Amino acid sequence: MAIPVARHNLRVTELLDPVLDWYDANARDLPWRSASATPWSVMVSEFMLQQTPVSRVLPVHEAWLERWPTPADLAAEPTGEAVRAWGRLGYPRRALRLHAAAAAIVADHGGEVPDSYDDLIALPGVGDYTAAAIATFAYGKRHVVLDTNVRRVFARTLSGVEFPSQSVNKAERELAANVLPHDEPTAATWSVAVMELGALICTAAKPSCSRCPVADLCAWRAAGHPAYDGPPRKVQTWAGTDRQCRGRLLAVLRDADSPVHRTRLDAVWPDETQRDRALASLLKDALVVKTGPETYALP
DNA sequence: CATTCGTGGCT
DNA sequence: TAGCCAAGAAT
Repeated sequence: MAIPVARHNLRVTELLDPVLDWYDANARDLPWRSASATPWSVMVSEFMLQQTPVSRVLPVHEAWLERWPTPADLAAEPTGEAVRAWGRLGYPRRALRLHAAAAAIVADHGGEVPDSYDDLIALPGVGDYTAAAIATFAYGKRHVVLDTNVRRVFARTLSGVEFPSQSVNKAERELAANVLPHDEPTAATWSVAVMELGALICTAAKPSCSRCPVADLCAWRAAGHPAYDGPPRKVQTWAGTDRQCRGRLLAVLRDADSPVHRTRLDAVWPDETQRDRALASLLKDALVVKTGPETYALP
């Protein structure tokens, strides 16, 4: 293990300057990266960006911060307003968790987004990635930030394979820790720069190696771009799933300004058994409330 | 460790 | 066209 680590350290020494220079010249001007962005703005962006492309997050993030400039502003409103404002970003439970996190921040942290990883990861909807990202991007702390982009860039440049394993393992985490620059500000810039490289150049489907600042250092490229040979990557189905049904039902309630009769929900999904199951799960998740014998609404 | 949980753009 | 993919978390 000592030899690979030493080799990786050597390689990141070579990667560091080209990646930082590339980021300096090519970084997107995103609102949560602006000098005036608050920790709350960063936190909102991280929730919205979980499994959701930047282009779709941008307008919702802007409206969200205008309406709720602080955690206290959001916490003061009903959870259903968060679900409504979430719009069609997908995974609406994230809206509930963001609301719950805002309430916890008001209750336990004086209304200020905490700056420590331990306090952050204790918040609803905040896992390892999001805690590290908020601590790093909002407060400039030094943490291993492992998202899908970073994992793919390291898999290719350092490990010489097209895609990382399905879940983060210990060796991968140690590798990322070993290539993290030592001082805080450089570590933070390194993390966002590697992430940006993965998002813009070292993409999953069609990497633009010709525009990559570290193409000549990339282990995967040096090996001749060997095809992925791991276990088949999961492809989630959509048509006909409970998730599609839940989405249809919730969209009806989101677009209504008053409680909706059951018959309007019946109209958007033909299969009664599945529809009932989906509605029950939405009620269980507290994304929907029953307001009368046959009426439903956002909470 | 494997599943579940939205949505829309792109190839 | 039918996948494939996008700054994951909770269970």
